[in-house]
Amino acid sequence: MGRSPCCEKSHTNKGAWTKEEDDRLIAYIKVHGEGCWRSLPKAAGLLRCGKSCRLRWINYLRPDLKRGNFTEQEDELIIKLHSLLGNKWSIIAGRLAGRTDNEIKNYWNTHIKRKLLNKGIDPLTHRPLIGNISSHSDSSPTTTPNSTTTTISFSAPIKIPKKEEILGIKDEKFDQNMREKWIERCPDLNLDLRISPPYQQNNNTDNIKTGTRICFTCSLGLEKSQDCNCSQNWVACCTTNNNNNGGSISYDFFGLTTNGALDYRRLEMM
DNA sequence: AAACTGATCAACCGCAGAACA
DNA sequence: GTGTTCTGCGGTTGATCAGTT
Repeated sequence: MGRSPCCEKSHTNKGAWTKEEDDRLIAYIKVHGEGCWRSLPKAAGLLRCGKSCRLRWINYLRPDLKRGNFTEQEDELIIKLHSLLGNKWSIIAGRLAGRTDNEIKNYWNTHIKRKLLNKGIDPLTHRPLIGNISSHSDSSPTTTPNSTTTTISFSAPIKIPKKEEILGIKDEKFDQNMREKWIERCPDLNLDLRISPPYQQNNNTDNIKTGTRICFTCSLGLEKSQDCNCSQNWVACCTTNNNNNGGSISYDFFGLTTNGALDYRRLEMM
C-alpha cells in the first residue's frame, strides 16, 4: 500500500500566501507553538497543506529571521561551509543566524555560484576551473612555463576532517557519513594541498624570500576580509595574489592554517 | 510603448529517514 | 520486525520584476 498524500490536494490553496493566511498562521503558532504540521491547517482554519504552512513559517514568518542582503562575512562563511559540506543547506543555514536553508540555497544559485565562476573557481568542487591540475606524491610545484593558468599540487596522504573539527560538535554517525561523502565527492582532494601560480624562471623571487603567502579568502577575491590570515598584511597578500609574474607562492587551500594544521573551528559563528 | 530576456526568489514536489503503532 | 505516518531536506518550477532592444 502506497503512502497517502499529506493532505487533500483538491481542497487546498496553492501559490502565493495572502496577508490573511499569514496572519492566521502567525496567530495560531503564537498560541499553540510549532509542530503537528499535518493537523495545523485545519486547526488554524487554513486551506493549505501542512508542508506549505511549515515552509511559510520557517522561511518567512518566523520572528527571528534576518531579512535583507547578505553581508560579505556571510558570503565568505557560506562559501567556506559549502566547500566543506556541499549542498547541505540546512546545516549551512544552522551556522548563519536568521537565515534559512531556502534563502541560502537561492542566494548560492543566483549570486555566489556566478561570483565563483567569475573568479575561475568551480562552485561544485571549489577548485580552479582552468589550469593544470595534477596529482603528486610530493609538494613540489608543477612547471607550466609561459602560462598564466593556476597550478595545483596535491600531496598524500588525504586528510579528512572530522565533524567536530568542522563544527565543534562530536557525532560519530555524522563523522563517518561525512568522511565517506568527502572521499566520494572529492576522491583526489587533499586538504593539505597547495595552490601555486605557474612557475617561471627569472621572475621576481622576493615573495619567496619574504615568505609572502596568500590565503584562500584572498584567492576568492575577498580581500580585506576578517578571515584574511595571510602571513603578511592584506596589501602584501593581495598584491601577491594579483601578481601574474609567478614565483613559488603557496597557501593552504582553506586559508585557515595554524601551524600547518587546518582549523575548522574557525568556521563557527563569531 | 511593447516585446523580449535574464535574474530573483517564493513555493511546490518527491524522497529519505525518523517516529510511532 | 513491519508497515504507516509525519517531518524535513534538496532540487526544481514558475511568477514577477528589472533591464534591454
